[in-house]
Amino acid sequence: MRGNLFAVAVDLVVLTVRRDQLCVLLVKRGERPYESHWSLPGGFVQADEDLGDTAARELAAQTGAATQGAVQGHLEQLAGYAAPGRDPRGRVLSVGYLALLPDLPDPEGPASGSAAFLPVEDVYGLAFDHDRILADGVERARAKLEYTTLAAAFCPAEFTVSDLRRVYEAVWRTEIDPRNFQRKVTSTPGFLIPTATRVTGGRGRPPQLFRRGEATTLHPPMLREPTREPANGALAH
Amino acid sequence: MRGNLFAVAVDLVVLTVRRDQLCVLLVKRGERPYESHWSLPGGFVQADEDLGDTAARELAAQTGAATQGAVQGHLEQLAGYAAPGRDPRGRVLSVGYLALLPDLPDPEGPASGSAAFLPVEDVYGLAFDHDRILADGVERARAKLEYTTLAAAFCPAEFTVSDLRRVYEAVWRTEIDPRNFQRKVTSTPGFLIPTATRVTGGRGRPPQLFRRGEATTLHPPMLREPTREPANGALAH
DNA sequence: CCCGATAGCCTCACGCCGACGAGAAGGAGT
DNA sequence: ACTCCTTCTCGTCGGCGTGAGGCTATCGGG
Repeated sequence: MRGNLFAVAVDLVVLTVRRDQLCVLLVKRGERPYESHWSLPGGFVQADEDLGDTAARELAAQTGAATQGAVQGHLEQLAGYAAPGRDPRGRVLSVGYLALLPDLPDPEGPASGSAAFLPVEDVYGLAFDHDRILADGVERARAKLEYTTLAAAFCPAEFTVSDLRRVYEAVWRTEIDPRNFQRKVTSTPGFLIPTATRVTGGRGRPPQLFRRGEATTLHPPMLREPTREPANGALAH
Repeated sequence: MRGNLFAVAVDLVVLTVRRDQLCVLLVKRGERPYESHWSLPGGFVQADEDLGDTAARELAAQTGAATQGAVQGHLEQLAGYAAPGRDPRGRVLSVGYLALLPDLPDPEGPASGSAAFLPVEDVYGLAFDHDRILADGVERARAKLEYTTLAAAFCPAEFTVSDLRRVYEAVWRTEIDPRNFQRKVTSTPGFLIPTATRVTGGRGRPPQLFRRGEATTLHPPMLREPTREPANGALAH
């Protein structure tokens, strides 16, 4: 069996919507290289671990066991990154994972001040090639909101149509007409399940509360404006 | 730097449309394990190689340099596969790549009888977890035809609308109304560029020849019927 | 010379969506 | 109590895209 040997790590793009802003979980590195730089949380794949196991383990370690048993949340693989020189310590292949979580009630996890959710707008200069991994994760999330019901993964167990709309607006950085949005999501079978309760105490008419339905895909999709996004791969570039 | 060390390989899902059938390039393994089993072509990542470099190198080696300089064709990363025990020789992480090629004029490449394009329908029992990688590649290709102009990657430099329609029908295994399809693809700006020439010699009215345009995305997308496809990832499965 | 086959253009109906009006149902201020 | 503001929810209208299908153009073949 020829070929060089790699250390294999999993790096997480943990996204949430906090105060109407799309935020990503970052950790401040305490060791070299890139000491005291922000980076994506991650870790190495252990023996007898599959990539998804490592991602779930790291996610639980970073966000606390609170989100572990919850039905909400989403975790999927992004891509592999193995450019020579991406890690000065040697040959390291990182597999990016995308996690979508509802905003955690307790602001920070067990690791005290070294981890934070920061708005993705303000994030630049991450360690290694994490800027690229983050960009890929954000783009994946934006694209998936178009044709899946994954936006609900950003919401708590029960939420309103406005909560869901603000998720779309935060992730896409657009404004959506509340009336047309309500018609779309409530008329899609299996997207939202109404609950008996209503919200009280806020301004305006009390909204209906919903839970997530069984549907995973949106047919027809909810299309955002066609943005200039280049193809991600091509021969003879 | 903790963590186990992996050998890292790239496995190719090379798809083409031959005789109105979606076909995948397979090679017959000449060594253990899985000796004389069909498998996806692939190889290990060498020193100073990025994953895409390895994929392009293996693709050129398997299909011949004929397709190398051509503008047609498409190559993109699928996902990483690293389940413990997926390779009996030890810890191997495979990165799947998806390649879309026009049907090669010369049936087979340099490696004589050990490689063949087989209809994806008939393919079962590949070596390692290549059945899974192939399924992921086919599903990716099917999904991408919906919202990109990638179907043209299956066609030669100049092709007719019917050629393009037969690509969709072969990949999706559906029938498409030729008139509505023609309206859709010819009215999408930048999808097809008409050439001066026409085809002669066939039955019926001679069709217009087109080249690929600059457009990469299809807005709005061309939707196939909503098939029951489960979500590919979720917490607390 | 007619016929079948393919290419290409056109019309019609329906459904989805953007834009927008209007009523329902709460809280806050006077 | 009344008004005003806010938000939720339902309805209306028009445009656009698409499925269904008619019609003509232009080839090869019997």
